[in-house]
Amino acid sequence: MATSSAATRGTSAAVSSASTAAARLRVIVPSVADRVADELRLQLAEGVLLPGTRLTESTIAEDLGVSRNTVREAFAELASERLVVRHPNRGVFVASLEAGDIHDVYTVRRTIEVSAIRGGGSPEAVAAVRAAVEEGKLAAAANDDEGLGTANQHFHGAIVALAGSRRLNTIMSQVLAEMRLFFHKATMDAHFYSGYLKDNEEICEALEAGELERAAELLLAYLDRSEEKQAEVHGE
Amino acid sequence: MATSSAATRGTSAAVSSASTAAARLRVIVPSVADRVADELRLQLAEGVLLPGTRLTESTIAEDLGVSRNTVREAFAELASERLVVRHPNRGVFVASLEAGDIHDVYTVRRTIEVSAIRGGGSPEAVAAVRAAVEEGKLAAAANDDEGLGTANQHFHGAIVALAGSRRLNTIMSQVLAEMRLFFHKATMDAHFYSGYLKDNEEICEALEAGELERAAELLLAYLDRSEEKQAEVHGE
DNA sequence: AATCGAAGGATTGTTGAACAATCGATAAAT
DNA sequence: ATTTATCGATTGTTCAACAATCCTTCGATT
Repeated sequence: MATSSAATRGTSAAVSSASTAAARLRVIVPSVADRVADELRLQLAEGVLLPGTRLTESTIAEDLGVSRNTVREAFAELASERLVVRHPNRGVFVASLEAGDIHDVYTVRRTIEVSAIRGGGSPEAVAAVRAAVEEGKLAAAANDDEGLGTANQHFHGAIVALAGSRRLNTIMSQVLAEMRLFFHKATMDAHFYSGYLKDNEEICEALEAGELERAAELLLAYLDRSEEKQAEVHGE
Repeated sequence: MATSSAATRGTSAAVSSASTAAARLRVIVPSVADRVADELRLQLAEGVLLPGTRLTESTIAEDLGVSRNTVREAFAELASERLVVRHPNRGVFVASLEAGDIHDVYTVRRTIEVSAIRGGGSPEAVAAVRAAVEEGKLAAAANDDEGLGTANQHFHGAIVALAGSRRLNTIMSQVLAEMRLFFHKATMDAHFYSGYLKDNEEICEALEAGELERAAELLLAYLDRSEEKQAEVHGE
């Protein structure tokens, strides 16, 4: 519906450069609430805001120079992504994942990623997986730990993308965002990712060779090991 | 609505022994925004609000006797569930699923449900699946089409619950909520569900017998057929 | 001294009103 | 008929206020 109107306008106004330009120039200006959410998301990912931290509406509103109501909308967005938890009448807090949550997150990942890789996917999608692997190699060569981490996330994002489902993609991004919440505890350990690199390479090769079942098994083993490590670091 | 304060006051004064009782009696009073979202969700599921319908903030605020800001928060909640779509500066509209969306939704369902049933699940979880099947039989015996539909949704919810993952459960509820958006077009056709009943029974039996792979195959075939039918009804 | 209960302060939840920005449609002009 | 200008309606955002609720501190009671 919405996209059809834009399309029809584009075709009907083939001569008039104005309307097509307007349609093309249509810069998506994120709402203020969205930008607040983005900023908070960033601070959450960077570890500036640690799990359990309380987020006071008035403070954030003042800091970012926006209204309390707008902050409120941003909170709603973040809460829907589980990055933040609302305690009624008490405020919102940075979500802190407990042992059960870690297992739960990995359950979701196993379900989606393994299923996606079993499906194979288009050549371009496979190429994206390969690209993520190479990205990781480059980061490793440059001793860029941060880059290694994001490359790893790109890798798993690309695997989910094999399924070609918009919804699965957004679900995966949200899960990855959740994971970033407790990753920086382990991210200091450089060996954490170094081992993954070889795994990714192997999985990618199996995928490229069309050995989907083997790729799936490798991925599954990888996820199990990863969960174990996380539980260790986070463990009590 | 306005008497909610009296209710909370009554509970707080009811008991003298404080903390444990308070923790247990803690009646979850949904915020006004939540109740607005609930009401809209209901109307969406019932087909009162059809896909594409525009939801004007002021109108809804007036109708439900709440503030515009509160309606706005409810919209944010519904938008995060994809039940509603925001068009910047234009308003929110009831989401209308197009052909691609239907396929996408079924992709998510195949991924999650098949994976869940392959895992088997605890005896109680399996019992819940059986319960949903029986619920469907009862509804069929009573010629209760509405009941048949909800029983079917319980069935698939129970299947996902086999995985024992909170996150997968909520993902599934959201997907089911999305499907309800375009289901009432097909819901008139009583034969739509009648065929499913036997399928559910068969899948459940395989699950109870521990023949997980067969159960998974049956479920997969079921979902494929279901998607096909939906595409047909909705199709072009 | 320890427990319990009653103010006090702070923050959230919700409302209402205001205003600029933007969109859609209608009317005017070329 | 196409373009332009105008107008009305609606959204996006802010501000200010208030009740409800929570946490803490401080007394009071036993």
